[in-house]
Amino acid sequence: MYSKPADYQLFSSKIIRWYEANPRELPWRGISDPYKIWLSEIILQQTRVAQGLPYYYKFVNAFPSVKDLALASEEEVLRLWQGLGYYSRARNLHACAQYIWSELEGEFPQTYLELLKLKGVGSYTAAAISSFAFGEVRAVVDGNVFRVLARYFGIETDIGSGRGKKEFEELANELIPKDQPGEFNQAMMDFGARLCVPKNPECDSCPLHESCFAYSKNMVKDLPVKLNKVKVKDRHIHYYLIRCADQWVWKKRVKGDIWEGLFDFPQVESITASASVELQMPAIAQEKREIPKKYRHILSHQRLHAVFSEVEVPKENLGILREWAEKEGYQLVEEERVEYLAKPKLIVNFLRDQGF
DNA sequence: CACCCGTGGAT
DNA sequence: TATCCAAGGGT
Repeated sequence: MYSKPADYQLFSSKIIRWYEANPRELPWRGISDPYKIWLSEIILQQTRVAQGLPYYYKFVNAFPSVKDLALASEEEVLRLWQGLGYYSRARNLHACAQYIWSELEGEFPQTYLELLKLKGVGSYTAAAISSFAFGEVRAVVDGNVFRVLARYFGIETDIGSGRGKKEFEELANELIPKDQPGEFNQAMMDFGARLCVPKNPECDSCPLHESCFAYSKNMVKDLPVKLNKVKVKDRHIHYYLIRCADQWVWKKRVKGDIWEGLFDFPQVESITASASVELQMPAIAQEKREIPKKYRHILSHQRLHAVFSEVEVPKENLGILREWAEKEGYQLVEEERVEYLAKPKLIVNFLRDQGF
């Protein structure tokens, strides 16, 4: 189905030539600090460059070294990560920094196999760091590489399957030139991100189109093959913004659900939008009003439908409120500290709408 | 292997 | 509006 290995070198040199003629200036390129390269790679997981770039600057600024990151608190790291999504990346990042600082004497792991042991570092990220920072010959396989290889070599294996991942990794590791592995990896991703894009790729101006399987067979729009689609679940959440004097009731989200480690409000959930469930709390509220605006928030596997109610508790009931909050696992937070909590985008949007 | 984890931009 | 998917990884 695909070309003979004799063509491999031609493919690789053409890709690299294209890259050298079309370089993108990015702050994590042309450096060899494994810490900064690691940081950029974690930020860029499932994230576009344009979205991750400001976060990279924020993090490098706040934590210039692995030591700075290790000595920070998880709350601080999550707050800086706020809005970027996939928050386990931030928690793992922080845990790794502490591990490297305290267990490895601050020395960053230097090989693919050692890097793989880090939390949040899988085959892609280990290959990226080891090739960019240490010149190891290890091919990255991300969404771009899947697409470029599937099209050029005519591979129809499902890229979401284990077999597919193995097949593409083996091919990429055949293709990668031993004398410039980092260049090749950057080139493959840039090529996929800028020319061989998912929809309407620029095949006419592509320097490889003459030998591209998909182009010659008119199969560009059919490759790569990705089978299983994600099922999206609907959730209906009724949030309660409970305030008493300058204290707000917040809930730190726990393991086993979305947004672990982030803060939102006490809530009740129902199967349907119409089912009305009330939050159980002591009868100390002075006033409760439902905010008219309905929120829809889309996650990768869930569609959240949220409504908010504001509950005002008179100052004299602060003691009862505090006792109840502690019993329920909620936290009272002063209004001035609210902005420093790490919050999901839905909550940030809500607060913005409310003028906070 | 199936499913889970955010957010935003493009089509 | 619905769908895709982006420098993926964990369980």
